[in-house]
Amino acid sequence: MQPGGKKAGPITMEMVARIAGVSQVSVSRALNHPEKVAPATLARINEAIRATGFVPNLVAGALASRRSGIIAALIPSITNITYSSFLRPFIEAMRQAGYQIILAETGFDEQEEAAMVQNLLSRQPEGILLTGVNHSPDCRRMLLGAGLPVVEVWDTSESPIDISVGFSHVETGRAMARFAWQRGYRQAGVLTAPDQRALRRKDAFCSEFIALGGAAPVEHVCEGSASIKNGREGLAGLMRNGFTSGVIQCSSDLFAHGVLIEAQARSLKVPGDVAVIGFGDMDFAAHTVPKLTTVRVDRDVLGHTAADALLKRIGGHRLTDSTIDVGFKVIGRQSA
Amino acid sequence: MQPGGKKAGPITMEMVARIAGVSQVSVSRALNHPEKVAPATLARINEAIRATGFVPNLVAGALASRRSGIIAALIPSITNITYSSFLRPFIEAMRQAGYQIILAETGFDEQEEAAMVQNLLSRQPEGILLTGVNHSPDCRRMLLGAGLPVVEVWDTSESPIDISVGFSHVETGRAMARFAWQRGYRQAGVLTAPDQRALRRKDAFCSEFIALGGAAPVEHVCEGSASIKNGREGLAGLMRNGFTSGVIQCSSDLFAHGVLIEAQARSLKVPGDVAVIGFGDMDFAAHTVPKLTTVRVDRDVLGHTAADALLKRIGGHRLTDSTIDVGFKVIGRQSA
DNA sequence: ATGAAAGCGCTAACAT
DNA sequence: ATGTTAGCGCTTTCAT
Repeated sequence: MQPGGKKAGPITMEMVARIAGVSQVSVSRALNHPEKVAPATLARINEAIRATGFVPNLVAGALASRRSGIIAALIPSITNITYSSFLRPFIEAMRQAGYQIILAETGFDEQEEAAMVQNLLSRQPEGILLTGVNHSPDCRRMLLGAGLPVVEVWDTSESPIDISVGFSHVETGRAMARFAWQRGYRQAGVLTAPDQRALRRKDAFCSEFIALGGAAPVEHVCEGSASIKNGREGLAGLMRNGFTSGVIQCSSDLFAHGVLIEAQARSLKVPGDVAVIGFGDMDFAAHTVPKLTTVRVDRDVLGHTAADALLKRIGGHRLTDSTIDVGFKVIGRQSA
Repeated sequence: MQPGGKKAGPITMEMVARIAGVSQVSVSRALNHPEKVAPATLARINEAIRATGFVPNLVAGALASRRSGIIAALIPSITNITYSSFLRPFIEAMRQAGYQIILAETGFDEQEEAAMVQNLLSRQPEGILLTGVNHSPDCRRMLLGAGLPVVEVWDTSESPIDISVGFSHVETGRAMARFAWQRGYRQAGVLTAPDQRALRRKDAFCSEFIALGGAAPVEHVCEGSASIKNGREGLAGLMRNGFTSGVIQCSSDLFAHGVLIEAQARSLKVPGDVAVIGFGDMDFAAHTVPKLTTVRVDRDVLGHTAADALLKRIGGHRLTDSTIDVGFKVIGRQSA
């Protein structure tokens, strides 16, 4: 330790203040409410900040102000574009509003999710983003008890914890069935991942297709997540299960793409022998051969809407509706 | 306010302590060092915690202990599987070590990155993950000044800020050129995204291919990011630039997949008319028709290695090497 | 416009 | 094994 030197450690507002010849509070003001500081003083303070390379300690700031500036986001899978694509605009919108995001991956596991929520709550987040509307009772209770803004994304709910932003998976299933029916398909198969939302779309597709007079669709539920590989295996699986021709409703464009490739490998014509409807309108959907018929959900809008709703709630506003439906659209291209 | 009631607000350790009939510190101990608390006391405290639903305030804890339990991670793009796929194991490893992640997306912009680093530093992270080794001078200076553990991922560097974990992009380029040469290709094209690492792979491929005696490759640099769409357009672009046949080195498997599709649309045989080498060995690479020849980098290993290295540095260890090369492997399949 | 005083809820010594 | 005393670095009154 140097003679006469203060003890080591980070640069604090106190040090900056001493250099600028003001009190510590003035430095705080200069940073948070510059309009309340005389221009000359402000200039001296800013110069001292620059000279020292001072970086404010937001941990201390958060404790004192009781505002963490943190939003917690939980998504099932980071690598799954379905979720990362609405997370991106969400994070960006939050960043612009001055918030930072703590991210956690649940792996589609409600117990993990509940444990993570508890962990995240200890960071005093000002809001929470959850994926889907199915959460463990513990999780719901904790969140309700914490009384902070929560937005559930990617689904609509009759009884959201706080607010939900998404669309009706049941309606997409019905819409796909009607679309297939109108295009003349009377036989169908369904190829789906085992997650709750995909299964709801599948069930809705099947009942609507049958209600319209179609044959009961052949089903194949893949283990694991949506991928081209599983899509290829899925077509094989469907054919083993008795699917011979008709339209296949896939729970993801990735599955649909896999079906396209497997059909090509088997010299099956698409949509002549096998027709395909995907889900998601992912970036490649308009660029396969043939182009994919699919369901579009605007994930940019989803992320932004979720962020806006959360920010309003954080700001103390009540929302007119606790559920926001961003809708969806069946995009008819060439594969069905 | 109720008569006799304390003022409202969050449940604190103080309240839990009162209920359990102990002092506030004992509650802190019960949570952080349970072995230092008598079993009977511990039981009473835990019961009080359960009864109140107490969630510790880590913001206060972080301030007092000067350990935030936070790691900051900056990646170029959240939706790009190249980056999310090493982020996932990284986050998981960090979670198991008790850390939470604050995530920010730089959009491949060094200025944005520097600004975000400054913002993130105010959260007092115990470590930082950066993507790549190209950072603005400001950014380097801040990080060096902060003196905290930094791991740069996805590249190796001769002069890392702290530690780097990745592989040599130049070597992958050379390896692809040698591979192509050995398979008998004497004409080549390159299709690349405009990011720094992809360009280095491209340059290395070209110079090695020429050094071996091959013709100077036809080049096409895509605007925007790697995608099937851009891959299709890329093949068209290469042919406009004079590419007629040979092998195409792509900076991503997504480009390579796009080339496959475009070749199919143009009735070109792969690898007969056009051969393709991708990059990344993404999950679909072994399931296209034909299967993709590509370069594999184990992103799971990358994420875990980065986490381990960072944890060691946080623990105060010096590492034997400041740069860890996780290597790569050319995977010869059918497309080249 | 500026400063002094009082905490935010917790952990880290140092007692006992 | 448990409690007491001091802060951590900042924001928020409340004075001046």
